[in-house]
Amino acid sequence: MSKKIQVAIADAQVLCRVGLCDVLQRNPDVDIAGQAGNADELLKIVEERPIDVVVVDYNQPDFFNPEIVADIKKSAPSTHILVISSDDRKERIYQVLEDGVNSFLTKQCDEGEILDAIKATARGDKFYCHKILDLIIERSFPSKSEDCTATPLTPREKEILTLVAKGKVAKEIAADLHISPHTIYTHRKNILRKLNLTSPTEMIVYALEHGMIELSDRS
Amino acid sequence: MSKKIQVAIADAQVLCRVGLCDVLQRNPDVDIAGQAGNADELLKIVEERPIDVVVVDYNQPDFFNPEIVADIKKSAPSTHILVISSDDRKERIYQVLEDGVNSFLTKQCDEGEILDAIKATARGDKFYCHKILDLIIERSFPSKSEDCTATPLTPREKEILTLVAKGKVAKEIAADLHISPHTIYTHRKNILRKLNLTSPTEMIVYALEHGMIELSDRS
DNA sequence: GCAATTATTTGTATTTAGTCTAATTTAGCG
DNA sequence: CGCTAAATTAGACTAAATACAAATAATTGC
Repeated sequence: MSKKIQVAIADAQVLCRVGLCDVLQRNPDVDIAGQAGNADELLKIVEERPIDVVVVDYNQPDFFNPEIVADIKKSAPSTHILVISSDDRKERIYQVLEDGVNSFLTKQCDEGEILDAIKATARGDKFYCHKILDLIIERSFPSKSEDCTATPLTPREKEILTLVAKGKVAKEIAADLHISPHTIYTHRKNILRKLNLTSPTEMIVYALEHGMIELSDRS
Repeated sequence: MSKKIQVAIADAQVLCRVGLCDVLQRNPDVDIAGQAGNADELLKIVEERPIDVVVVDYNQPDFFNPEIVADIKKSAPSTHILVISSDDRKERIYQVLEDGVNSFLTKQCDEGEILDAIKATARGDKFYCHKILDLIIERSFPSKSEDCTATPLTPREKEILTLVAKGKVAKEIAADLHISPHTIYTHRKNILRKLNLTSPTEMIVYALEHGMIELSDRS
């Protein structure tokens, strides 16, 4: 008798939890060991009992955020993580992939992909849906793809852009990074040139659209 | 023998459709008459057979958008509409409510509310979850509520704020409005003071959150 | 290892943007 | 009519940003 795959479902929306439950149980080897509507509930579950796979949407402010991946790995290092999220911010997706999630699906995926993904993830394999694979390939072979969606910015420039977009002025950024304000000016000028922007405001919009910063709170 | 409530589920995400299916079928009077993953599929369903209630998330670009409400009413005027969406833009929510949806839930709602809502909607009644009711009340009695969500800005200040948030600098705005740049500075300063903001960045965030401007495109 | 390129950093002189203070004009209201 | 809020503006001053020029530091490709 092989032990069933112990799965924890973590999603702030009850509808998605119900949907996941329904879909996952079409695999008779899967045992839904727990459901969580927020990060605290999830961490309690993975600390209390052995979980093979956590299915989680990390992109639900106030309930789950990207740090949940590291938290799970800390609380239960042997647990595999399957993300099912509709995050559309490339940078954040890359970050989460680097943080070590095993598999990544979007919420546009169908039952078949979800069932395949849960099997692969339970085995410790990786599983990515097409949209995510496209992103990974785009990042790995930036020159191959014809579009220029990959930011041509250097790491330092991205760092500066993020801070500028957060509303900090050059002097503050300079103080933060312990460099001269002039350096900030130069970087900012280069960023504007590279991105074909004209005003700092457009930088904010750019940063927002690329997930480099976030709107703080939305009522 | 009373006829069952004929329900069509319209959501681009298969997970949500499955979840809705599961939840709705806990009411034995409900008959899932069809499921649609995009607007065309949905319209085909409501044109082909009599649907009592359409459960739809209008906020899924490329699949469903707010115009779906009017389209449904045109194709099947007697169909009641229950929105389950996680739209967070007040102005759009107000618009959809005006377009004549019967009921409005968010995706944060639980099974109980969904089941109550489907019953009420099938009867032709209205059903709004707390978040939406709060919005309606806030709009109906703007002065009554103690919070200051209603912008204390003068019309001119709103105008300036919009232009600033669009990325125009003071001089451009001044040229547009045929007034002195100093006027813009003064207005901007007053806006920041009234809204308790410190940087132009926060003005953009504020404008975005209040639907005064929109991000152009997101890939 | 060296040349070439790119990334990162800085300074000086100059220009522009923005703040502070204060004041004027306009329009609505009891 | 006097009162108040809104809208407008100027002058003096300060901070921010740019143009320009260039020095290091790190990477890449022979």
